[in-house]
Amino acid sequence: MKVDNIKIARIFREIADLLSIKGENPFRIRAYEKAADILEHLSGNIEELYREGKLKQIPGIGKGILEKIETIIKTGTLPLYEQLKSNFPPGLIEIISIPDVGPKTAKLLYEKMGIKNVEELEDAAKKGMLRGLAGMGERKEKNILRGIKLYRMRSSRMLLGRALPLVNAVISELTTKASSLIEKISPAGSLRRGKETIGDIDILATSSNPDSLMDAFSNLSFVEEVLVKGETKTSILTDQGFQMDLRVVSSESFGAALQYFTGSKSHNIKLRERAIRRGLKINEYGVFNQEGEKIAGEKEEEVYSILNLHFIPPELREDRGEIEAAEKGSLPDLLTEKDIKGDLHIHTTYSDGKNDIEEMVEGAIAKGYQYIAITDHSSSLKVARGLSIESILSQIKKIKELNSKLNGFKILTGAEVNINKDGSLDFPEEVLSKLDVVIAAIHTGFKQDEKTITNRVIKALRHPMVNILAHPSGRLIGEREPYAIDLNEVLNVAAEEGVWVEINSQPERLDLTDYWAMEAKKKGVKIVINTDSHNKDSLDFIKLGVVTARRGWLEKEDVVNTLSLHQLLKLLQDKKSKGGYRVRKN
DNA sequence: GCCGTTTTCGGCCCGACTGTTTTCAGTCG
Repeated sequence: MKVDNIKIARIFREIADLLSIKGENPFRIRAYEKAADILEHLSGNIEELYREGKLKQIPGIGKGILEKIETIIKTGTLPLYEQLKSNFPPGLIEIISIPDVGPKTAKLLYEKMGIKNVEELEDAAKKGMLRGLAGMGERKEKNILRGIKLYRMRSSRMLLGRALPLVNAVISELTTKASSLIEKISPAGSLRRGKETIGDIDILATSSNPDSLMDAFSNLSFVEEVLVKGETKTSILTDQGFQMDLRVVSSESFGAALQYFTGSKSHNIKLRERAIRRGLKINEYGVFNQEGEKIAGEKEEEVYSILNLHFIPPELREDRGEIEAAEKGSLPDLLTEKDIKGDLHIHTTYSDGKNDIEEMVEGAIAKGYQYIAITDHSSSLKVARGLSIESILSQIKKIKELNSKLNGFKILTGAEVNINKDGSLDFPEEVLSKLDVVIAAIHTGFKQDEKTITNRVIKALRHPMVNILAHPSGRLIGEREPYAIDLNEVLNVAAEEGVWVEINSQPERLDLTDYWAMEAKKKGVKIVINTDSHNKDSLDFIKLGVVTARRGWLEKEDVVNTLSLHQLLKLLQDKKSKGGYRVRKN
């Protein structure tokens, strides 16, 4: 039986919650939370890593956690977990996820009033039955009711692609209405690290008049409710139900604060531990020596250099080995959006796109690209108005005409060919052979079992004319789970066959994920970052794909659409001649 | 529960805000 990494992570997280309600040693709790974090982000299968003895090499997994993982793998459960669950009702875990209600309160409510779940808590708070408890008053009751309301309406995490324009709009409104109060302003938090989804939006500003700036922020047009307001921190709830925090420090602390509020938490903890070993202290105001003198803080770079570390780009700050790499000087030279020379996955009005070829070309030229590939859907995909063979042949002709009028820019012909349920491709070879770029992708049969889907995709990868595998997991963040596919196997075959694997830049896809992009790189698979645009504006989604690639530690050399048109055409030609040979051989 | 450039024991990141306090505990990020 295959034990799921996520399942074990969940057990550890529940253990952490239950131990916190029990009032256990906070550091023991942190150890379980840390273990859960590690397992959630582990790209290999936990059982294999355990058998190979690789788990105990991971910092944060010691003797105790390793034994517990072993027990779960062997028995499917864990005595400590079962015992904790028998001590506390399951609803308490839900109660501590209410804002302003933590483990101490949950324990108090349970032991003094027998409150076991959110509904009972709401009832008791409404009836004013909590104010008699130690440390509880009317305000606290009100806050708990507000917390329950927030907890219920709390939207799931926001897509990065939605958070970015939102934060830009906020910063723009704030700088317009309070320009004299702001010196510097920057997004921070997981948004700045480029995570695929964002919980709360964090903004950092410097000001010589923080009070007035906080007032201005609290009165912005989209503010529904002010949750917290102080000298350095104000939290508001937007009318869309998202939380936004503004932090304000003085300009000589801007760098330290930006580092501090960008996180991640575990990255920062590790950095501060390193500072302690060197007799230093880091907080959001600066870096301080043993005498308490501030020795750095205006610039973010200083915080790293003073710890003898190379500067770590925000996208890497997840405590996945970046601090060790920064120490050794072996950080990757991450690719940037400027390195992208073209987009190889684009739809037009021929299938389900909203703009025609000419308009997409305009958009691409405006972005400074050298090339795009037009890759409309193949014939069987009727929901996306897939092209008949006649239409694609006429599209190829049309593209040839357009190319003859273009100077210094090339439109590549192509198709996003559906991988049929049996792994065959949805266009015949005589059509595929006429195309510059063939993308293979799954759009149907999502419910097949892992072996079937994996073999189906592998069969397509083995096809000599396939250049790119698009959106390999098929996930839609928050809407659809990835289909059952063994990406390890798929990437192995992609490496063998020289098929490029896509990072699809659509906000709800970002597929491959950062972790799988990193795995692909390790296996020697080349990545292509595409937008899968169905309209001109979507070409800008490329930045989301680039951020995802950066989070996967990718460099320019790892990504094929950083190549010049000339270099790219040569690679495509190489594959074609190899493929042609193999076709003849069969 | 983890871990070691003073350590295998005794530490473990750091500070803001709130409410109920009259000096602090709880929660959060």
